[in-house]
Amino acid sequence: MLRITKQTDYGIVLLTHFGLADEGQLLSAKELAERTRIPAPMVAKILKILVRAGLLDSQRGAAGGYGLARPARDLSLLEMIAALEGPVSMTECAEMGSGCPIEAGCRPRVNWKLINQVVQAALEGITLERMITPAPACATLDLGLVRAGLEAPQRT
Amino acid sequence: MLRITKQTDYGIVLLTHFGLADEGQLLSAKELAERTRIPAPMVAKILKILVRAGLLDSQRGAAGGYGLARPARDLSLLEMIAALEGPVSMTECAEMGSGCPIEAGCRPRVNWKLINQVVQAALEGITLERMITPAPACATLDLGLVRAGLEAPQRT
DNA sequence: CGAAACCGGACCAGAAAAGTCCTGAAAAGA
DNA sequence: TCTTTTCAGGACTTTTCTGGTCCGGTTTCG
Repeated sequence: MLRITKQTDYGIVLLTHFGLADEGQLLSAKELAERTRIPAPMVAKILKILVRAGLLDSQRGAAGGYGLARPARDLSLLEMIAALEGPVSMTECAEMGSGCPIEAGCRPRVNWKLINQVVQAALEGITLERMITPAPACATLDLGLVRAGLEAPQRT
Repeated sequence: MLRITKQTDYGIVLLTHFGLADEGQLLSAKELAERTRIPAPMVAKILKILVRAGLLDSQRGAAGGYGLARPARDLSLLEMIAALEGPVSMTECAEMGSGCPIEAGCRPRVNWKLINQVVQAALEGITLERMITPAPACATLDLGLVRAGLEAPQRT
């Protein structure tokens, strides 16, 4: 659990196809639906969302289509997810200041903010460009470091 | 978005109350509902889940109630979430080997596994004990380290 | 003009989440 | 022993979200 929605998943797959296409080349919704085998109306819907969020540019008309609004190296996974399903935050109270009816006996709040930051940092650190590289070279990561960053008891 | 469910959120709040109580003290569902202001039937439901998952022990009868099955320092957030909403994985394909109809044009797979590991490491690194400490001292963390762990291009 | 695309929504069915309720079984105490 | 308290286990309802479809309108190219 803690899953991204299918729509978001689709959206990211679509974006990777833009990343793989030649710079500036336009891809149409229909074309993408065929390539990815995602249902066409769904593809159309998602592309519209991505345009509104500013991740894609669109061109209408007979030879129209969609293209990345920014180079793949400047597009983070965090932005993609935020565009497709709203700002990333694991709990309500980590996002909004308050309004939580539980607040009385709620201590975890502070830590949730922290966890959010970790998740966001992780997502922000992965770019579309990286998502499309063959990746065996990138397939390692040092979890020890992640953990260390989290445990840092107190900055001196 | 990317939220934990309300049920999970409640569950964690409940667990923190056990962490704060004296070691070995039993808390009843009713009592917890009053303290946390979470609807009583909900509390009952969640506590049952936590017992089945082995995070809590229960004692029936007049002076019965619930208590932590393990000390707070041995209980990670990852376990709590997993108990309450199933194993943590952000995408389907990151969990199951395959079955994904998109597989044809799907490159991100590898990176998803990676991201999952980061999230899991983050959640695993936070214990119940830590969730209940007043926390100003723990409120900092070095995001640089997290990012570094993620970017580690290649282990030498 | 007409075909090919995008635009903006409305819409629906099915699934999941949130929350309730009821019956039964154990343990403690009078 | 009988009553009370409290957990156990489900069934159930209601609400919300998600995945997916469809349509009328507009822009652009040929």
